[in-house]
Amino acid sequence: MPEVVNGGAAGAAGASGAGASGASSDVNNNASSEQLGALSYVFLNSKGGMDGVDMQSVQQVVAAMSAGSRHEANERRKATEHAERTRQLLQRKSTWERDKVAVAKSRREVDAAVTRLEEQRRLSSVFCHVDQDQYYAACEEQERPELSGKAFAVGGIGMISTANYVARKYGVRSAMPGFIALKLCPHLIFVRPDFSKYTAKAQEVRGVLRTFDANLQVRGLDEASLDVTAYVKGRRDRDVLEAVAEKIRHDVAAATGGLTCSVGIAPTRELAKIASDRNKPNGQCIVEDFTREAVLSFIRPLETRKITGIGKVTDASLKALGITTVEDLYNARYLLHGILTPTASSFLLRTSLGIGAEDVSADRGGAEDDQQEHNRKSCSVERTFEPIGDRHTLSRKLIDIAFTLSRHLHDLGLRGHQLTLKIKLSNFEIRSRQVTLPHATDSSDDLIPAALKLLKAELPLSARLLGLKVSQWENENDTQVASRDILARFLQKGDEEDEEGGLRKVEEIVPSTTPTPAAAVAAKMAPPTTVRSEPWACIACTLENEASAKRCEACGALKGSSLPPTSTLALEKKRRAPTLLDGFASRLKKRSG
DNA sequence: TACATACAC
DNA sequence: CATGGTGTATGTA
Repeated sequence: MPEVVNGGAAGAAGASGAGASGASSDVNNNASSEQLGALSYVFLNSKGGMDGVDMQSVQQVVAAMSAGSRHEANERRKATEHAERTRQLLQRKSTWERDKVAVAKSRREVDAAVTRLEEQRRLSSVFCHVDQDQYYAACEEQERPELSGKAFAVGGIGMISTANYVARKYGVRSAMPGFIALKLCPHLIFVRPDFSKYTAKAQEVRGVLRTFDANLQVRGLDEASLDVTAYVKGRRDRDVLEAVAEKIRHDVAAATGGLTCSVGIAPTRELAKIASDRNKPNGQCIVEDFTREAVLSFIRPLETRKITGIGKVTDASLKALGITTVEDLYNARYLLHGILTPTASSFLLRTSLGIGAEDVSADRGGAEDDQQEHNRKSCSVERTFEPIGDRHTLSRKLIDIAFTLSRHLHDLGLRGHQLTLKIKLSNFEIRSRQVTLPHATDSSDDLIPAALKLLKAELPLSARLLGLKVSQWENENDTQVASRDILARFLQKGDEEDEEGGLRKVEEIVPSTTPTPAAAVAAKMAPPTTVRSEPWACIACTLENEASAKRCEACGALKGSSLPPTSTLALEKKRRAPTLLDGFASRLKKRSG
């Protein structure tokens, strides 16, 4: 999905002069517009389904619970940025409108594009979207019938994954923090998520769905998109399609002991998904006719937020341009072409015509499931915790994450060239820092020092989340730089190589114990045999330890070792030369290239 | 390549 | 007591 409007939140301009004014005590008054500015924006984060809910009062509870929090402050900060970008967007609009040449050009190009797209339009396929109802909650209720009829949510006090329909009546929703949900619904019951349960059930569902389309595309645990053209043998009569939808729902329920799903059928995957939402729960919707006119009358009145790929930010930007519905989107096509990137405007044009994305069927082929790992591009692990400023504690967290990530990579049989560190500061600001490693790896032996180095460069800070991601998989065709060669060349060059400037700067702030390349090699090749009676710094996690300590107090690594001893260490296979050649290897590369 | 943002689920 | 984790795509520099 393109980033449609390059930011921008029209309705979220309340951040400017708001401050922490205390208008919230008066129960009879709505929250001030300032208050709602940033917060209503948070709340629009749902695609709908709040039918019988008193949004106003829900919103007030959310506002009250959030007031003064760091999270809210961050939301306000983001809202300010959105407002600025919206301003720029409107500026571009007025510039474009006054440029008659540009307008004429836009007309020509868009008209041509529409003609081309209409030629591409295919109405002969039958797509079916299957969406499990309140999926996690439904799985739990199945095992705990006593939950039936009660308001409950899968998740915890921190975050709710799924609220059942009873809880939703109180305004409780997924992605809502549990403590706010509890305020909305004091008798709310929390159920701990059990993903293995949901995964197992999802497999059963997919087993059923494969009988309708062996090449189904899965989207998460609770959704799938099917091409049922072959199954219906090309027939598109209303009654045939209704019957197929019913059979799918029936078969899924039968195979899962009663889990319900909602089904949509349409000439494109995108429309089928939207249709599946229409008669939720346990319902179905067929976009009748499979004609261009029927498609258009189905989508025209839709609010733009219903479109997959248009989220709350984009939606707000579109609103700023006066665009609320898909019909508006079509009417604004020249403008959008004129002021947006080609990717974005073409996505919106296709959408407004009800023409799906080109089907890249070959891409993920028939086996998205765990059996045959599809073409994933990255693998990551991240953890949230109470804000931490202590660098040793942070290092330990990061090391844990690296081990977990290493294990995942190993299980997947993947090794990557790129390591990305993600940090969420205690004020919710997010940073990412990445390095390209000299060779693809899945080993914590490689990941840990590189990750610690990235972290160290950011200190001091206080974080509430750390994460690591590995990407850029090794390519069989790549000429693999033999690590032995790197090592040999490194040893030849010897000590003339120095630390990089950036690293040195950091060292002034935080005394680093990250092994230099030379130190790492030395550690591997000739572990120190003499025990010096001085305090020492752990190579693995940077903690300074007592002279008498044999192992690091923080991470347990042996003195002189960059490898913290963890049970998971047994999983690690050493297959390469020491990793800390990173900076060195890249410098070698630069020199030769 | 590096980083930030938006989005889906 | 107090706002998630995994993965993808896009834009910009």
